[in-house]
Amino acid sequence: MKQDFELQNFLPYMLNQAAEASGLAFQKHYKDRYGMLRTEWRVLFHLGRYGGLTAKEIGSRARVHKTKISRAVAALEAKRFLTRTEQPNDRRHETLSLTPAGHSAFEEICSAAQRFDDRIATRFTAHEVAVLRKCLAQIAGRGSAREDSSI
Amino acid sequence: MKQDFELQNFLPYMLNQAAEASGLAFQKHYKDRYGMLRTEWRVLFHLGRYGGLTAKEIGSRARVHKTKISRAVAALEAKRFLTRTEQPNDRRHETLSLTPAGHSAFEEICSAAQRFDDRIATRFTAHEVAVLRKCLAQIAGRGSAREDSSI
DNA sequence: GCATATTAGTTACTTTTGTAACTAACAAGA
DNA sequence: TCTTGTTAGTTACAAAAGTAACTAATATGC
Repeated sequence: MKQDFELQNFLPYMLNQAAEASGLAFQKHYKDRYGMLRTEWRVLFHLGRYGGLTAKEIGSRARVHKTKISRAVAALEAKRFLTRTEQPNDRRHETLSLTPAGHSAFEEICSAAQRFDDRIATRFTAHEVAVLRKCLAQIAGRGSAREDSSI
Repeated sequence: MKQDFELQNFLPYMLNQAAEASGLAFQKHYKDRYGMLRTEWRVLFHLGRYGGLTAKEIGSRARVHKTKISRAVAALEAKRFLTRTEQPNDRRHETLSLTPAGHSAFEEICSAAQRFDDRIATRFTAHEVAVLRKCLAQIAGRGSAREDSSI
């Protein structure tokens, strides 16, 4: 009898619940405000933060599959948040970069994210937050050097 | 300029990455082995752990929307993991209970989950795990008494 | 140079999930 | 009893994500 096991204390379950709760709370900043999906916001972030990148580069940095990137890029383009420029030396690559509108959305969502993060952190001690981040990074596979091109 | 903000350190993002990594690693125990989806495993868990329940009760305990429950129950029934028995006094309710096959799957997945959880915990100190669990429970909304019937 | 392989990205198809409308059963007041 | 309302659960439709096959461009070996 496995009468002792509790889903409520199962780490993957707890992680999922916490991720869902915080993700749901944060999405108002990109979804309600700009009609973006999560992947779109992530692509926007990478372009805003690191400048012109190709879809491939974003995918490997953000660990997102190329089809999701492709769809997010198309959606962001339709919203006039980014433009594509074909590379003349290799016409398979397209460098993506944010329009002014895209950049201002990036700025605003980043500010909101920063505040959001700070607000979570205030619920805990600095030490607790440090432990939390450390554990999350470990579990996420960073720290144990796992770099697959996850789908 | 929001050049200081890093997605990698944004808690909702980290939570999501950690949840995805651990969830993906664990799903072999219910998906590969039994062809279940996550919601099915959760429904199976609640029935195995708490005995006969109605779909409604599972939904509120597990915080899962009734349509997801309905689909999971149908799938588990098709796999002969549970049976329905109509309540004679109120024919809207159906008490669900696991078949022997369902119960043995429950037992096995619970064991695997217990081992899985233990193995994550060994990567950290007991104190770190305690902090992690506390933070996750807090962020998930338990502890601040938020009980919405999330969709 | 030309067949073959590789790479970037898109499109098509399938599965899963979200949302809303629906059915059936019961409750309760006029 | 006969509306009206509520509850449990299902079904239908739409949005999103996963998977695989595809196109177009370039690289490579012969």
